[in-house]
Amino acid sequence: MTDLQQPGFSQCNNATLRRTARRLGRFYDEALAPSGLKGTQFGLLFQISVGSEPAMGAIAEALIMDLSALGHTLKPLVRDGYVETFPDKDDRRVKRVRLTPSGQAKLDEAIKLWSVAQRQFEAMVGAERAAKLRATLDEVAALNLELPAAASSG
Amino acid sequence: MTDLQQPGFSQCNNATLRRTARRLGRFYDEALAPSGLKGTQFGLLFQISVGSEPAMGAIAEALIMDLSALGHTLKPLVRDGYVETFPDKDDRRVKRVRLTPSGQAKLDEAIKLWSVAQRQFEAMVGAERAAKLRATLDEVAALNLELPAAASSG
DNA sequence: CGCCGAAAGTGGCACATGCCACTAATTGAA
DNA sequence: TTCAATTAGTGGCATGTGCCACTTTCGGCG
Repeated sequence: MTDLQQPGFSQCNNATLRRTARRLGRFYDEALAPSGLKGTQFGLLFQISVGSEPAMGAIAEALIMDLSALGHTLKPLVRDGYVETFPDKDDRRVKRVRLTPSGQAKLDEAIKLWSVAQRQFEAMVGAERAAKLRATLDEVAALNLELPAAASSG
Repeated sequence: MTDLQQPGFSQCNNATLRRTARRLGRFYDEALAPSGLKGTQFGLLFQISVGSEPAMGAIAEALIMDLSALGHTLKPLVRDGYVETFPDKDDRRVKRVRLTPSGQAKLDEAIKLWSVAQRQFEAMVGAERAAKLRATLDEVAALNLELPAAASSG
């Protein structure tokens, strides 16, 4: 047996997922490189663009991302002028986010690059299977996962 | 066609994958928390344990991880005494890695915690489906993804 | 043997993420 | 109205990941 990462190097669902995410992330990043955006930034810009000046909390929830992590991730995009924030009219705690014209243009540019990677991926995997995989992943992401209450002492 | 976000908030395979990875990562991290290890560290320790004093390059390849990223990820584990490195006997460029007794003990401890999360996940998704999902993810990770050579100038 | 190019790691830099402690603004109740 | 609890974000800290520029070794050639 030639060791190495046998079929399914690990039974761990989490490890397998992360491993594939690294692989795919590099591929999409490579495709997006000419735009200067990373895959994560592209996804974030896209999410903002489809929302109606979403609040940070709403974005974080949609992306299943920690709110503070979102704040950090947003910084480079604000710095580069792709995104701007402003306080909600009725609740000053709420910070809303929108694309700047420059950000919209950058997103349009990135979408073209993204499409190449997306098509390539679907050509390899099959659009049908890719859709099914995304559906499964969305389903998993929506699970109400909870650790069994550790029966303390009982 | 109005759809767009919600159901499958994005058509992007990469974004969907990362999103689910964040979700699952938090779940496994929560389960592993008592051990002080993160899901990534657990996966790394495990990978090292199943290898024969693997070289860094071999680990990076198995995990589809950038070699320098692996180096960074390894640091906390070395610092905490779970892992140690040593030069290969025949090739001084190669750095090999192994668990320390403390690291093996920590891994054993973590495996118990991991099992809880793993079982819980499989109970929700179904062991069969989970296995199929991992197989699909492994398959995707193994794809020889390449951007179509941008036909520059005619 | 001496040189060149490939291979394996390292370090620095930037961004991705999460948790925790803290601040500010709101809401609900006495 | 006033104060406790809640909600939305921020900042700091630690780790995860990748890319790039280097440095050290190896291996192959002339």
